[in-house]
Amino acid sequence: MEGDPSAGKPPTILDVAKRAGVSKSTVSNVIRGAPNITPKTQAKVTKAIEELGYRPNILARQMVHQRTTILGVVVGDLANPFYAEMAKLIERFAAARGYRVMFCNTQGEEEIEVAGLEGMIEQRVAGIIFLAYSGASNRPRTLLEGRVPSVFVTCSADWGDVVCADDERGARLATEHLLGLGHQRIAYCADPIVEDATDRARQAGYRQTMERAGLTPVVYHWERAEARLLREAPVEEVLTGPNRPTAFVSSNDLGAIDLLDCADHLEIPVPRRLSVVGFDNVMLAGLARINLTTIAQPKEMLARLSVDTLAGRIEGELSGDPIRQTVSCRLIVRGSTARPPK
Amino acid sequence: MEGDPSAGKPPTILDVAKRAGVSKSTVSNVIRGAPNITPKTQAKVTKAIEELGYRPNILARQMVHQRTTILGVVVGDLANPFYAEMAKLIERFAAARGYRVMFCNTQGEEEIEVAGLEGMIEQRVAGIIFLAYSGASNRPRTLLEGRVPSVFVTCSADWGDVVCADDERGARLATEHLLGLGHQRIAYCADPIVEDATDRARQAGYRQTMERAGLTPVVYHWERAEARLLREAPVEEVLTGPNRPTAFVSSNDLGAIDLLDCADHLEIPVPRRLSVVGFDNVMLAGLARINLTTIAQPKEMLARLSVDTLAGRIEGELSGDPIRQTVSCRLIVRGSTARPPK
DNA sequence: CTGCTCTTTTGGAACGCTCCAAACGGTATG
DNA sequence: CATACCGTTTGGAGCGTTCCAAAAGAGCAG
Repeated sequence: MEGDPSAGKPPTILDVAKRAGVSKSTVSNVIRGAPNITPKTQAKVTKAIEELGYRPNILARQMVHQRTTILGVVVGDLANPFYAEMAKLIERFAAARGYRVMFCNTQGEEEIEVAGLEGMIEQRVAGIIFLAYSGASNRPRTLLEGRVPSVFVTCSADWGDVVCADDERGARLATEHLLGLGHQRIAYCADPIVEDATDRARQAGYRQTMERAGLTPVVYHWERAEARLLREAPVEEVLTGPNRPTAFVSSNDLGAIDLLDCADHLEIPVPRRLSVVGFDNVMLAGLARINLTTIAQPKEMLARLSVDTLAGRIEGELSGDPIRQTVSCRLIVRGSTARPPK
Repeated sequence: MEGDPSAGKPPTILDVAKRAGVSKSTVSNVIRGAPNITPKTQAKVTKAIEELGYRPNILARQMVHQRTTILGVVVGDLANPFYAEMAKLIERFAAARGYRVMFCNTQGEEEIEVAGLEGMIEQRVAGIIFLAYSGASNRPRTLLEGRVPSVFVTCSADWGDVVCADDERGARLATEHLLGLGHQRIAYCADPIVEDATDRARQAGYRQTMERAGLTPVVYHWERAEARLLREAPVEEVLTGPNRPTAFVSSNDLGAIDLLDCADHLEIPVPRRLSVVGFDNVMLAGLARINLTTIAQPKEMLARLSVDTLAGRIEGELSGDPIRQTVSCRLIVRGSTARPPK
């Protein structure tokens, strides 16, 4: 038999139409909630859909629209708890609005970023959220601008909407906290894995504050390949040398925790001999054993705003020039900072 | 003009065909690497593709095949570093084989799991990797079996291929380590967020070992809603009561770290008064301040095997009955375990 | 009952690809 | 020189939707 619903293939819109005694267009109209449908027709169609267990074929719809309802998320390093927490929140908010989520973990490397973006474009994602953005070349921009709505959860972006914590101010708060405690030799330490726009904004906040205080900024970078190594000099030397910093502002908690670990291994007591401020307030920072002074960002709000903004662009509620939404971060003083040693 | 390549719309296979002076079928054959194509034709087509900057429309292809090249990944809790690390690895391996990855974070809740799976099926993912599997009902099974290839990174599965660490043996190693140190009152503590098949296997390993040693297993569960609370009794009571355990086997490192934190707050010295063994060997477990004795799983191998197995099923290289691949885990002794207090 | 307007329904043309059976063209064979 | 055969190319029929212009129907005034 032809129209047998249980005959292998899932029912199509035509099967529903036949069963309801209407045309496929009418079924389509009902599904999509088009206006001007008689309640009677509506009922007939709904009934047929129920009876057949019909589900619209999303792939066919995507083919017509040349667009999916998938959001691409570019993330720096999922092993960084901050990214992981954000990824989780974004996935949940997106799901609540009917979007699915596709990730690309860039490790801060531009090639991976570009390759990931190309894949996302090819898959016709509805929009992209940058949780990290290398900003290294303008490939991403030429690839996406005007084609795929993009939201940056990063202070600086070349184009697209921005939803971010005030990273610069955050770094200022961190630095001022240390200055207020009496530190002078305060260094900045950049993310172990991802150096991106966020990192740069925080670094700028640190630099400005130092310069305004008449002090010289000093910046270190973790060596990506080898853990526990700085690009500029061996970490041991940096932490124990004659002109060693008495305090560090780290670009994020993960780096700060690494720093604490190095100090522990070198038996440098924190905070008595060394103060450390992190950034992000990841769950672990609050543990008694870590007890890290840090700058907290409202993660849930960042996630919600970024999804809402992107959805707004996609659905056309939001149009016009890129908008910028900044949420403020705050200092959380814990036990990793104290007055400098005499 | 009609055939103008720079006129808005991206070129289709027809544009390429016209330019190369062949039929669209031939272009299709070249793209898909079909056999029996003259080098000359091949060259003409490739040239036209180059010149037009043509990229096949993946959505149209998906429409024909009724299948995407997206892998669904069901994850329990991205905030758990173990899941995050696995997610990251899987994303990388999948990308290397030309697959994209779509996540669903279940928090161990069956409704979210089922909803996520339905979304993935609707999106026609090519296959699904379960990093966590509730196993609560057989909805997932009826939804997926025989339709979508599935790989479980979990010892027990209702159907589909299995790639897992030997969780039961791991838990035995952990328990035996504590027994060997002289502990008798050893309790098990289940994951703060996700209770799933993995959790159950580990619990079983613990139970067996205890019973074989003539001891009574005791199992606690973290209260999901309220952090730092056990379902069975307030954590303070459990850790300080008269019959308190002298050691804990935790279903994973995240829970073990929570346990350490509770001990710290109650000023119970670890390992002198309390020993704790985790499971997973997440990055943080190795930090001097955490220094957690734990069971390590070869994460990279698990990730690689699961992607390879799934890809094998999808691409038809692998067929027949479900296969089971087990990798072994090993005990890493650090500073969170010692002989029990007298 | 006719003609007009407004609402509701409908058939058909996309969307861009894959797949298949049939057509084609060239070489070897009888 | 006709025939058979094999490797290569091709047109056309799908895949399951959406969207639009046009048809059909309903309601009302004249």
